[in-house]
Amino acid sequence: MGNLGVGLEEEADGEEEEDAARGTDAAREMDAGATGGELVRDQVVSTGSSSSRVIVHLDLDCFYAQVEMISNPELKGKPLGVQQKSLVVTCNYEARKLGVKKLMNVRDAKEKCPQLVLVNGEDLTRYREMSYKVTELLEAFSPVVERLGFDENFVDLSEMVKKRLQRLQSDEHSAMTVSGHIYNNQSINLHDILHIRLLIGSQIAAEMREAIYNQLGLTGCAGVASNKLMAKLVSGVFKPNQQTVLLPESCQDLIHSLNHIKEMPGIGYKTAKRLEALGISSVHDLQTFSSKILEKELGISVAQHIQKLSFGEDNSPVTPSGPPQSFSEEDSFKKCSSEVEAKKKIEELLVSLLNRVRQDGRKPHTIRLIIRRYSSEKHCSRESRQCPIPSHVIQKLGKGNYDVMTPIVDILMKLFRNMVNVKMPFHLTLLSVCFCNLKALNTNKKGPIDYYLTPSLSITSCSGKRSFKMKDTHMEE
DNA sequence: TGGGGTTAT
DNA sequence: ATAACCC
Repeated sequence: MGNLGVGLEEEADGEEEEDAARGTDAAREMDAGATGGELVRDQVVSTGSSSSRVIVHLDLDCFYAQVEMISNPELKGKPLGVQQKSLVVTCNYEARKLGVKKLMNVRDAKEKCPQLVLVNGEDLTRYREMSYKVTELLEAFSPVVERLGFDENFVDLSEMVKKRLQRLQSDEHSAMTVSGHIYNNQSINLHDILHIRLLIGSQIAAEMREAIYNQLGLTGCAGVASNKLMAKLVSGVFKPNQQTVLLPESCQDLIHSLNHIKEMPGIGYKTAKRLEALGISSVHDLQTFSSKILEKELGISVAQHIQKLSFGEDNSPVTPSGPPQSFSEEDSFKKCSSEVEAKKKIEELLVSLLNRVRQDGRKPHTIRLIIRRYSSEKHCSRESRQCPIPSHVIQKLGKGNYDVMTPIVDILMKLFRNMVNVKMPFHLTLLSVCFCNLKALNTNKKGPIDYYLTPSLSITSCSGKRSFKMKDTHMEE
């Protein structure tokens, strides 16, 4: 927390040419590297014999605040908070130094820091766009990029490291150096191939951060380790705008540096509560707890998964995220208690969503309405109803000429009345609309199958299929 | 407590 | 359709 931003900003001045060259080098290398692995069902299967991976986790610094400072450079140097409703959802480091925390109430934040400048961050458009620019930049290094939220990405560097290693003579290993910090200040063993591979990973991570800064103006942290869990944990060790590599010998130290199991990614609020009820609060508690009893309490799947996590074991692959699987827009409010009011809010959400769907180009085949009902204190649970989008409506989605709003609003209001008895008093605090089940437009290149999937011919075949597998609620009149 | 996202059941 | 997880 007390760390000052060092590194990228200072390096950027003197090394611009060299960095640009590095960036293109990396991109070219990756193009060649694409033949080194086979793409099988959305999962890249490494052709290497080694099962040891090199993973990087990249985490942008206070992302929304950075985007706002790029949009309005006058905000730079001032304590800045990004506000959604009554919350400061994130803030820059100037504000953090003055005591503002993430997800702090606006009142508390202003009290702590009266000079705090607030900008509204309820419209995520610019954040989302910048977020995908970062992911795309990383994909130019290696196609295996997994997004986590808008501000984090994992990249599997194993293939890239392998290629760089092949170019090195073994006597050149002795000239290898790390980029950034080494967790625990652990000594490097240049005769240890795992160390060498992770060092190369740290150099690639530095190139990635440099490219993100030079091309997009964003700073962030990186962590390099042999799996996603440890890469994520180690990326946060030196905090703004720095990077850290974890060598295998320090893995247990890092995992035990967590003060509570809730800090373990993958152990959320619910599981942490249940574990606490079993007297498990530290990583060590979880490591040494009876597997049998844990399986009985949490189910075999969760139990085995989190107990592996407690040892720092995580064999989950870096799964390429690709384009989003859903688009949604939501709005929360104090009170919505009439159907007319709900319809207006739904229409607002829909306008933005239709723009996004049009830009994306793919067609959603399912629509969902989500509500949150007012409840005094309980854990705010949501309810949803979804249905297929009629094919004649799907057709209209791309072109702005036709009124596609009306039929979709009609569908959404039917879903609404299916959930909410409008003849009885109600009190909602959130409405959300989601488009999902996105399908690519048919390029119709060739092949007999394409014939059946052609949009103009899909009415009969689709409705036929649907009557068999209709999991969505039927919305007939 | 916001405005998003994902996967598993 | 919900519940869990992530940010």
